[in-house]
Amino acid sequence: MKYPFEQVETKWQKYWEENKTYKTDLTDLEKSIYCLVMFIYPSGAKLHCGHWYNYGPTDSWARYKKLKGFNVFEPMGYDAFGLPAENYAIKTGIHPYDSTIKNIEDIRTQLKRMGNMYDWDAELMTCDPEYYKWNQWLFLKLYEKGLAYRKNAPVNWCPSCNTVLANEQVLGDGTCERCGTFVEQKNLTQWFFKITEYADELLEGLEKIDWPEKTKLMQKNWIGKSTGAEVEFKLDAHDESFVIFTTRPDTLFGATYMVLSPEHPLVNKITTEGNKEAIKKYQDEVKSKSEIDRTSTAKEKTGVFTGAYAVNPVTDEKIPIWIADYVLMTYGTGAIMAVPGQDERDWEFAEKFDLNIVRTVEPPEDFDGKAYLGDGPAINSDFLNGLNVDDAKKKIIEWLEEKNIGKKTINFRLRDWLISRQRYWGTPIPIIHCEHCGEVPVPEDQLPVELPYDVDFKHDGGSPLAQNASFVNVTCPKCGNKNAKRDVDTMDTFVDSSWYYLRYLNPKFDKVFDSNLANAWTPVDQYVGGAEHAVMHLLYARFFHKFLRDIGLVNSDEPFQKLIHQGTITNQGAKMSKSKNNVVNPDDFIMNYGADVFRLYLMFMGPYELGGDWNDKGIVGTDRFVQRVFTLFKEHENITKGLTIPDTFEIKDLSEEEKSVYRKVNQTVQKVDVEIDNFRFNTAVAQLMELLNELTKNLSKCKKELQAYSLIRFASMIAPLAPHLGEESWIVLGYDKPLFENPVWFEADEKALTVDTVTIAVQVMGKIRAKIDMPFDSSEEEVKEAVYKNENVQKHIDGKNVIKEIYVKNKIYNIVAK
RNA sequence: GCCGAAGUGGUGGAAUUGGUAGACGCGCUGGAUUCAAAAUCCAGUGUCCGCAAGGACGUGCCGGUUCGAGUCCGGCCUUCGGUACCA
Repeated sequence: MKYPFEQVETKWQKYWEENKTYKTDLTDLEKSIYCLVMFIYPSGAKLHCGHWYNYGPTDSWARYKKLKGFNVFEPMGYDAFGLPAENYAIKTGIHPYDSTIKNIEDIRTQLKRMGNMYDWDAELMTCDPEYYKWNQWLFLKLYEKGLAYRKNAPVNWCPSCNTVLANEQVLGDGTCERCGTFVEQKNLTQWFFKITEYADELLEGLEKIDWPEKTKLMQKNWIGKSTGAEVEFKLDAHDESFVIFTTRPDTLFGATYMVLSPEHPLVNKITTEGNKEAIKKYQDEVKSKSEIDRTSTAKEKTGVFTGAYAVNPVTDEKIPIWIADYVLMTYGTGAIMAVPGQDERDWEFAEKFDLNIVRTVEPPEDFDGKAYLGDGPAINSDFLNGLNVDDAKKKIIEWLEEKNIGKKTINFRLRDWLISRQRYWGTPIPIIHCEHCGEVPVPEDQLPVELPYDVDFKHDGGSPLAQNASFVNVTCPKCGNKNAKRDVDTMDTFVDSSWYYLRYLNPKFDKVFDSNLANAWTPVDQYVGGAEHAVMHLLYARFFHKFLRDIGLVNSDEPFQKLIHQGTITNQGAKMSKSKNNVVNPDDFIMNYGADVFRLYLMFMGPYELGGDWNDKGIVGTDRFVQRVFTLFKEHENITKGLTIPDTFEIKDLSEEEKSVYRKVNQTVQKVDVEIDNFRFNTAVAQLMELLNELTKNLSKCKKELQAYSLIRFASMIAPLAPHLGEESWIVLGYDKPLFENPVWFEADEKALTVDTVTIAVQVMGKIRAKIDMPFDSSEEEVKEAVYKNENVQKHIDGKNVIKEIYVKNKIYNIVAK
């Protein structure tokens, strides 16, 4: 009989939904596990293989925990705001709200067809006023604490998306993450969240969480903490000074010139008459250069002399001040002291423009390079001479602090999070601008500031909300001024995803989230999502969690205790995308093979964290497997009815075939447990296939009790991986109640794992010359006797002297002979 | 350039602490069943030599440590991610 997957899967999906099988009792905390998958972005496209690969195996892990008796919470929701819906609206005229709601409905249907154990009562979508109301509330809290502020800043502006992008959203080649257009710089007044306030803690916290090392390293580099000093340099001709940041204050004696960023405010002030023209020209060039040109490390250094000089505070020498685009206004103080002797970029620059080079750290004798970055004794440095780099740093900082011209400083690469977006489809910023009162927060009882439906989102730059007069014009809540205006920008959607895991716990709650539940259920035990979120989402969420802790809403430091990234499924080596026209549609496979087979195949393909290239050739293998499993169960229909199944068997009472079955069942029980727990689904499936092969061969030769014993274990183990098949098998075996309503998971019988005989490999000089079967745990003498009886072994040691023999119990006997 | 991960049969991939390389699946070959085919079942399948017993070679390349290396060490090559002058 062919496995009627369609009928079976529909039946169980209906049953689970009607009986709310997966509704989690959040008050039951005894063995609670929060298993979270990154929520779905409901763009126009349907669920693709990548979604399945993310959600299917994660659900299998959650189901495994459930069968082990844990109270598992696994929610799913919709990250519903964002640019693609709005761009789609501009193209088609379909309102983002309408298309998003429609997409969510389609996606929900598809998600349900997967048969995951989501708690649908916890479902949320971020474009719901009941959700984004709390984005606004959190914004106000951040504002209250001085962590949300507005400043005029050069921002990354995507001319195609008509919006500001966070640094994280600008790709390495200077293009927009979403549309690939080259990003420009533009000055705008923007809202920022002060994530830098938490820079140190975000760095230190990485040590406490169980995340992939690679991801932690990426965050570490992104935060980019560097310790150094700020040093004040006086100008030679003016009564002015400026401050630079350096990580190498010990090299101060080697500072032979200075470089200011072309945008540095001092540049125009200090440039001497004869150099003004050249400086102006260079500044213009830099401004018009695209980000990609400016930041290319490959290109030659450029720069212009200002004509002005600074005074090196330790040598009292006059040193020239240049401007160059390799010094960035956005990092440190926008000015550096150049030490060509110990810095490669400075060396290159000095060589090109014929500037003075002084080594202040003695390179090793065999060093033939240019700038020397390593450790060594200080030279040409007066009172620092002879000290190593660390000691010299300490001493010079003391000296600078004493003279009051410098101090120890820590700098971060991390910058504040720019959250303003000049777009429609997002959370309105809850601020009112009043000509008398300035920025006025919208009072809490007036939240949410609802996003109006009636808006011309086909704007040509600027915020679409600015076009809607009834939205914009309000009375100032503070002074009653009738000419106050709402802020017309919306928030970055990463705000939405920074705290959604807390809202899931009670999505209808009348406060931002239920703190009691949050403290009971977070940190999330297991978070699963794409590695592309390594710095943005995962850093912002950590920042939010720490802020929420500081205002007393959660009592933990980190949102996600354990993190796993699923690998990427490619097609012919390329990422699946509409533009490449290589998207594999799961629906065809679901129709032909069912959800279980498709999920099993994705898990069986290879290691979960590596992903892989899609190839549909192998899916017939998992289909055959499922067919054979079902046939096996059907052959033993109702076997458990009226039968007493023992927990263990006495091995001595079993026939050879029974022993073989008993051992394989228990080996599998042990292995599958460990493998699923560690997201190694491919080997778990392989192990179950091995068990099936064993059962096909020998189960009919076993007594009925052992048959039932084996089959109930098989059903329980296959259930997390192929849930519909698992439930069906359980019922076929004669049980009345579904497995996932009455979780069952088995422990291995340790005694069954032992073997009577082992095959020992016999090596002569490390090469295998024979394999002999020996009783388990045989002594060296016993094995030796058997080894020397072997003809082939004798042949290979004939005429040689045995120098040494090595015996590894139950594994190897190696003879070294010359 | 720098940082990270990975390179194993025709193919996707398995291999505790160094200890029988290639589990499991796909594909392929042969057989059973069938009027025939599909489906299913059984057997075989790293390469080369050999009728066989057996032997030689095999985990990207070169070298090393070891009785023994896919696994450890040194030096390369390739692919894929991340990053982009951070002073």
